[in-house]
Amino acid sequence: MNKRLEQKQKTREQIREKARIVFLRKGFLQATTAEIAEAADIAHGTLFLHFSSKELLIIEILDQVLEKVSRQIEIQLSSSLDCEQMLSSYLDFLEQEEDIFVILARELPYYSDELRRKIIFRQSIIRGHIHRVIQEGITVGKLIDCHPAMAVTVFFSTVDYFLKLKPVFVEEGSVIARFKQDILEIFRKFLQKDHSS
Amino acid sequence: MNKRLEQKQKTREQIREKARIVFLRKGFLQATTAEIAEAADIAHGTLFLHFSSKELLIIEILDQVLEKVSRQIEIQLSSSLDCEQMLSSYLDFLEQEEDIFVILARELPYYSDELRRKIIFRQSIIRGHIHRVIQEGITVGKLIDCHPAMAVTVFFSTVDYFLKLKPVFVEEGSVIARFKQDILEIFRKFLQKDHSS
DNA sequence: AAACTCGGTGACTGAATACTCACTCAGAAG
DNA sequence: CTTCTGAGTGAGTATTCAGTCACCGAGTTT
Repeated sequence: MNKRLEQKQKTREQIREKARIVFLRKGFLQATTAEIAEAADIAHGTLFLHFSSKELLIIEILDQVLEKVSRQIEIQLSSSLDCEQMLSSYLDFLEQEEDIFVILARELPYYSDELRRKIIFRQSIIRGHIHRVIQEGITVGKLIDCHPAMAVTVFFSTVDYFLKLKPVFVEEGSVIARFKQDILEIFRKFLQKDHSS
Repeated sequence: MNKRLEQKQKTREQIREKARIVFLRKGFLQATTAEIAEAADIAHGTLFLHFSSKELLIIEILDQVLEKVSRQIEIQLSSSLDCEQMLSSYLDFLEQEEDIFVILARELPYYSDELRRKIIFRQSIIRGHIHRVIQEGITVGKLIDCHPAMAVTVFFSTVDYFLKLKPVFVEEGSVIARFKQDILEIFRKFLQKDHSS
């Protein structure tokens, strides 16, 4: 009975799977629909039967990827207790998924409003965790009395900069791994109250 | 006498002038050679008699713009004595030339190696000034004992982030003007040794 | 088994866009 | 005045895309 429907869903899933791979390798803007269709072993036109535009395909895949990434990162961050440990966890996670974050750092300004909003919304959840821990640090007097939101922005900006210009900083391998200790050290010095050491 | 040569130079200058305007309005990557030709009131093909590729035209215009910008900023910075004053001057200057810096913040990862190197080289001169002042501040004990190069990177990253995502932060007007005080405040708190106030 | 349905096909379209080239004609040269 | 030169022209080429459509044929219904 459902041979047709089954095949249809299988095709759609195949597109999703291959699109994810192609998008993560070439970036959402650079990847072409023809390339994705070829990878999924379907005709170019078939792709548009399942996703009426490239934009919608990007939204679906990006949502899926962000969802997974956010969930994992939430788990890591919620088990971190102090600020430095949390920043360290966050950087570990970025390193693990560096390819996608490099793409986002570069392409974000060129996405449609909808896409940008989705990404920034996801990020704001992560920011919330770090914000909270900084606020606590300030309250108990361990961290300097600064505006936590701004401190978080500065941290994210720095990471973003290394991701965006990755090829300038490293020839190969992870740029986050390379600069993790430097980033952690400067923020430790920036944020911690005690400079007596 | 040389009416022909004169006209040729005039045309070349016209291309340069209009290209600068179009590039600064649409960005170097978005602007098209056809559009520039139309603005300069010449045939599309004529542009390629004067500049053998779009890349070369970009390099010439960008060099010209960066040259001017760097010179002005050098003047401003060399008259600044302390760190905060220098950062403030730098932000003032960015605000004044914000359009071009927004373009560079977004497009930098997509430029050819040559273009990127030119831009980063110019920036490194500016970084040098700030680096020097931070180093001095540390030596005399006014600033915390951090790695100055990393501090400079964090500062530039932050500014770059606001520029890159300008439309997220402000609907219209200057994003630097809007966040100048916040940026200066956080870096004051980050860098200054005395947190007693 | 005939008629119908609909997922899939891939050649095609049209819009951009960088770049080329055969040709023109104003102005220089003799 | 005649011939030559070369800056300028703009139609044309080549390429790259996202997106469309007339058609096919396997599977479903009658």
